[in-house]
Amino acid sequence: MKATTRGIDEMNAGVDNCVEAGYRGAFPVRNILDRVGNKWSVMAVLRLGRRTERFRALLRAVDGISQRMLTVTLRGLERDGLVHRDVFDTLPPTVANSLTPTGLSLLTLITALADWAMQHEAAVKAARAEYDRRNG
Amino acid sequence: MKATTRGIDEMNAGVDNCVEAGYRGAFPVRNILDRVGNKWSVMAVLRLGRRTERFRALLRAVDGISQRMLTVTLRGLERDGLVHRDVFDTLPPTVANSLTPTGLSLLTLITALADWAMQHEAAVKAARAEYDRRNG
DNA sequence: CTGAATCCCCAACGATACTG
DNA sequence: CAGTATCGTTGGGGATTCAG
Repeated sequence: MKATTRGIDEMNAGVDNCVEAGYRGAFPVRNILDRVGNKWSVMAVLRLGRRTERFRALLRAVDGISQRMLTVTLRGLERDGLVHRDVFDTLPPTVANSLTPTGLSLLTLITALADWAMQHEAAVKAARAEYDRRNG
Repeated sequence: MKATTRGIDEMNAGVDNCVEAGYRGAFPVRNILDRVGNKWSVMAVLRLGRRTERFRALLRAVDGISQRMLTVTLRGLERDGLVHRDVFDTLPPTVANSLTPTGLSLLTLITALADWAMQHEAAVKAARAEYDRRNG
């Protein structure tokens, strides 16, 4: 097997990491979560959940992402079957990125997570401040 | 401020990273997701969702985690107000770790995510294999 | 039992420059 | 416009050791 992205391939290696908390072989859990944990994956999926978008448009939409990271992120999502790339052989090239059905189903959860984050932002911030005050 | 874990403190620094995809100031989103993306946070929350547990028990339950990482993980979760530590001044020391109400509300989403992961494990694996076959 | 401190590695990420 | 190549940084995480 060729090392597409070293770290990701590694993910397929370790079949340990279970918590047997009802999630025996939690390996797939961590596996997916690693993708969610990526700095940009969630942002990209969130954006593609609104509309199919071209590379350049995504680059502008996802504030702060570099060209390289957008490429890498999309590749990863595509590899996992979450994003579909439609390449039109025009000049200049056109690529339409959209969520697959699987990607759409994940979007629901990611959206819920994002909503949770916004709803609890204040609470978390307060907790952190409090914690930092108490300790050093 | 004391550097608990350098990276985590940094999370508080960058107030950029928004996608304006309906999530303006997606900073809190990434902020939370960084925690979810941690290798062990989810496993710990999942486990604590089942029962209050002591450090040593958690260490055994979350397969593969090191002592250091469990400490760091719990500190992070505690700082964010997701986990509550109850210290009993016994000998030897006893510490009860449990989810706070906030932690419990997150547990719901995390559980959903874990379920999603298990349900789509096959599909994702297949997608990866297919992708790797097509490309090199 | 709980946990802090040290050392070290490497995968993720970023900046930049180049190509079809 | 979309994508690749290269290189440097860095912080998450593991192993180990020491301490209360």
